[in-house]
Amino acid sequence: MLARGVEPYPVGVPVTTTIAEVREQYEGALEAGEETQDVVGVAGRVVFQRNTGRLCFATLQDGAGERLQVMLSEGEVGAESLEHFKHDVDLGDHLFARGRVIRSRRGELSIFAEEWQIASKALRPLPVLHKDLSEEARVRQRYVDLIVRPEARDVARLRARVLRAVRDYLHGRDYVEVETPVLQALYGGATARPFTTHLNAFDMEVFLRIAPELFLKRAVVGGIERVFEISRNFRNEGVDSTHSPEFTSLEAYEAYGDYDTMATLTRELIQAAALEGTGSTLVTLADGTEYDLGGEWTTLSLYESLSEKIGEEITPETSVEHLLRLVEKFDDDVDPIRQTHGKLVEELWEHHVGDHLWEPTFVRDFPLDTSPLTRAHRSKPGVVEKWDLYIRGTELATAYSELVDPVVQRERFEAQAALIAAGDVEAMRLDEDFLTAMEYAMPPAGGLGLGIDRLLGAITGLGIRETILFPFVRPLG
RNA sequence: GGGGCCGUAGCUCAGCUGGCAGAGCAGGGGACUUUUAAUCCUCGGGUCGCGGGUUCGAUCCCCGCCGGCCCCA
Repeated sequence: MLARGVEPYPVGVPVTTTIAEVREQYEGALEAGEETQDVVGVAGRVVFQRNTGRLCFATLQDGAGERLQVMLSEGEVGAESLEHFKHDVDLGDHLFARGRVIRSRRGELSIFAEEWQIASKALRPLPVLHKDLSEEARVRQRYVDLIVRPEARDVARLRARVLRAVRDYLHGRDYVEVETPVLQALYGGATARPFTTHLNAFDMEVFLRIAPELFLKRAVVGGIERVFEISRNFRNEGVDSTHSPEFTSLEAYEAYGDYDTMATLTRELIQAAALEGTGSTLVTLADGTEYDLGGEWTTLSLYESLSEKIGEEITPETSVEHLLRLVEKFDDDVDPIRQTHGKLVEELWEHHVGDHLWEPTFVRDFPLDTSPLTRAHRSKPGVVEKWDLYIRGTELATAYSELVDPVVQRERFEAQAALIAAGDVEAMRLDEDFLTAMEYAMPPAGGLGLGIDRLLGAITGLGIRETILFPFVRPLG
């Protein structure tokens, strides 16, 4: 091609019409074998080629996966041009063709080319289009996955629709979207290990955020009373089908709301996102099981549902020793750091109840010691006003009646400091500036955290690595 | 952290009891003016993940490492 002076990567080609527009305009309009005199210029990636001698066929695909056939005949483009086409054009190339819109004798809508040009030459062959790419190849080379697998393109577009639905819903409730620091001098808002980096200008250690919570609450103190952020968070922990080292969350805070307010908001938000994303609240998983996100959702009490399941009364007074014996029935190596009342109760509950909740279910009223940012329950002793939302056996969202009392908040931080001293690397750090903000008085508020990647999974039935366009993979070599 | 399965051509995969490395698609050459994963003839294509060991001989058996997936904690 270069020897003939053909440019393999031209600056542009004279496209007049997209493939989708041609399909839309002529789809129902032409009989098999019927020709128009309408000349269009189209471009797309060559995904199939068929060559019958003096007539060649190429199927072009656009970015959304729409396809259109191009026909090149010796009579129309000339023998020399057709020879060059056969020699130069491979699967995977971007091709431009200008010609009349016709329908072939076999009924395929086509462009009958009078002129063609390579719009961009592919140097690597396309994978087989009729077999699934291996899971590893999909994730490592998502750009190839997107070319060959319609589902990959659909997920990327569905994610965009869901995010827009989330924003639309919150804007409809007068929420303000803000952006808070990713780079933080002190991390907080969740119990997790952070990524650490170094700020050269101040010669200090800084952290990537594990959650935006403490900054969003500062915003509420300042008067942004309905505030949300769609936040990329970083947690330096295990990687599996439900955990990614970086993930996207929605956090939302509503002054004068509580955890009940946030439950209604969460249900409506997820239902709106499902309808906008897939047109239905019914979800079918790969193995055929179904669940419905529509209607009202079940609510459980954490202690009551656990007690019922194991046939024994568990309360906030149940001793650590007794809980440990119950956990050791299925986990024979409990980390000493995890041997607190709250952590053991939560592990028991997840094992016996949470892992089996497929239909959307709110579980309410958690142990106090594992929820240092949540207010104590207004009437039940020993628990906090917090719920977790479970769908498909995993935690999708959590919400609190937020703790706004700066004196109690300081005590909670001090209890966390004791855990740090005992070696708990996930315990929360005391944040003096956050406490100072609270001392200026934060209005009573409900707060919500929701995993966007898991929301995509709950709506589509896919794993987290399918819902993230470019998940982190260990480099080769 | 423990267990299981997997890694062979650009892609998807075969490869028997250890004996010269295989197919389909993709790619090169040829035939064919209405194909739909076109068809037909033909050719090229390999660090069998990496490193050791056993053996006359290892893609195959053993050990270690790297990478992936699944299950368990």
